[in-house]
Amino acid sequence: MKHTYEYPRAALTVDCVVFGFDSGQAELQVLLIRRGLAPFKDHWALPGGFVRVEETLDDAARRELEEETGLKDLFLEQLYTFGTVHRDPRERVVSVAYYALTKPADHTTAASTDAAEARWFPVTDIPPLAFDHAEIFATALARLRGKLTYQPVGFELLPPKFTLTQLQRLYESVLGTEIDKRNFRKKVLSYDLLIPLKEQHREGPHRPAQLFRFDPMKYERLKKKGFLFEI
Amino acid sequence: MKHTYEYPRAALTVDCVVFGFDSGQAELQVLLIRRGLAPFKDHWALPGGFVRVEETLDDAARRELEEETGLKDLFLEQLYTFGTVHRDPRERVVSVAYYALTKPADHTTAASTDAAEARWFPVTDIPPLAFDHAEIFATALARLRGKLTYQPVGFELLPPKFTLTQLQRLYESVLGTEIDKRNFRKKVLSYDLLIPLKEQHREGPHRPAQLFRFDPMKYERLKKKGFLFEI
DNA sequence: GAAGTATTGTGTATTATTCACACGAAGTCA
DNA sequence: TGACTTCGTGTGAATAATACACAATACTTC
Repeated sequence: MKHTYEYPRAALTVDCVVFGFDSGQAELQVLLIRRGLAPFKDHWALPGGFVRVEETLDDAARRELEEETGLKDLFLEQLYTFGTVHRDPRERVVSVAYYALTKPADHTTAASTDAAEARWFPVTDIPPLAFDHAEIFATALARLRGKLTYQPVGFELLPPKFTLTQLQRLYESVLGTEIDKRNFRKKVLSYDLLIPLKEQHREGPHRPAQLFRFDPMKYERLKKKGFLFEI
Repeated sequence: MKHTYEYPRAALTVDCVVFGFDSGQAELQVLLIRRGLAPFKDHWALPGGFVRVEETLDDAARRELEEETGLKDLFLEQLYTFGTVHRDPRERVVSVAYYALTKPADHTTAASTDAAEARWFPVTDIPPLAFDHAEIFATALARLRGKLTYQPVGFELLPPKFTLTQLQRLYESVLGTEIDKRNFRKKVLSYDLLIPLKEQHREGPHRPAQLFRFDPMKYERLKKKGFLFEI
């Protein structure tokens, strides 16, 4: 079936920058897929695709993400809309970019589910990307860095139960800085948003670490009172 | 001429939230136009219109702004893209929203140039808006508030020469708070981005005020060194 | 079971930053 | 010359940020 309009229209797509954090490697990762079709066939690219006319932008982003990578129910936020005229060599394509955060536990499902190859890359070492995806990726990383310091989004990148050291490694990895252990712990605990669990995390020949979980309800309550999370 | 596509496509528009600051009234204003056509005929709305297929999103925003309000060469930044399915009653329309800042000197030109009625409203008292423009406006105001505290964008809202009191009034108006005069002056001057002029601003039966101008070059240099402007 | 090893968990002193606060100076007008 | 209005300035107290070192706990090995 054909669809006809009075004036030419741009095609509308969504692209997603999916960040994952590997507590083992202590390095921030980004999920890329290998393109199966021209243009940029066999190049690495951000997962994404066309927006359907009867779905919202957010819905389109979630749908494409699940179709191409198998990931769902992750933290997703609109990033920026890229609309230079020739960013796609075929025709005018405007892309609404999103960034997403996912927990390590979900990582495994990602690569396996879809036919198209999907792989995690450390953000410090990504291959050349199709279209203007390198620019989108850079924008997303900058946004994540900014956001991490004044919103408690980091927990989206960790498993539900985590140690303070894991949380610190996450911050260090994303921000690219070293943080003093005592000052970091003092600060995050002062917000009273982390609930110590009865469990401990034990691995290796050393003292086990206290496990915590994040309390999102409490954060919502505080947020309404103008509370600001800053690290 | 008709244009035909395999799948239905959303129409793409830009909408602009234009902020202006009136040093006289010391209140933040927003520029609205009265719609001449259905839907929402005679309602107030944000200036905006359809994106042409051969222009970037930024270009479209600037073009529409000049066409509908006569304003040009102003600070313009992408805000967010609004893409719920039925935000326009006619068909699927996705709108890339921008916000713009303009100096009082440019205000007068605005209302006059175009045929469609354009008017400034204080942000605290705006009429009902067409489409989802109230939501767009709210998003823009929130963004401006956030931005003002960590980027020197406020100067875009003031004339080239301004007094520290005018600057303070601007911050107070946008942020909706009162600020201590001495602490405010100490802080903004500490960044060394304001150049005192030889001129003074005199009006009324009282001591005249020192005029300053903002040094954007210096800011650019500092920014590269990771400098952060915070108020 | 004692010694070695690796990581967790904790407190204090020093230094910056933020905040609260009041009055003389410089102009106009009557 | 006195009344009025806004401009312009400094200090002390409170709070937040920073730098920094060692004992506690588990596992492994001999």
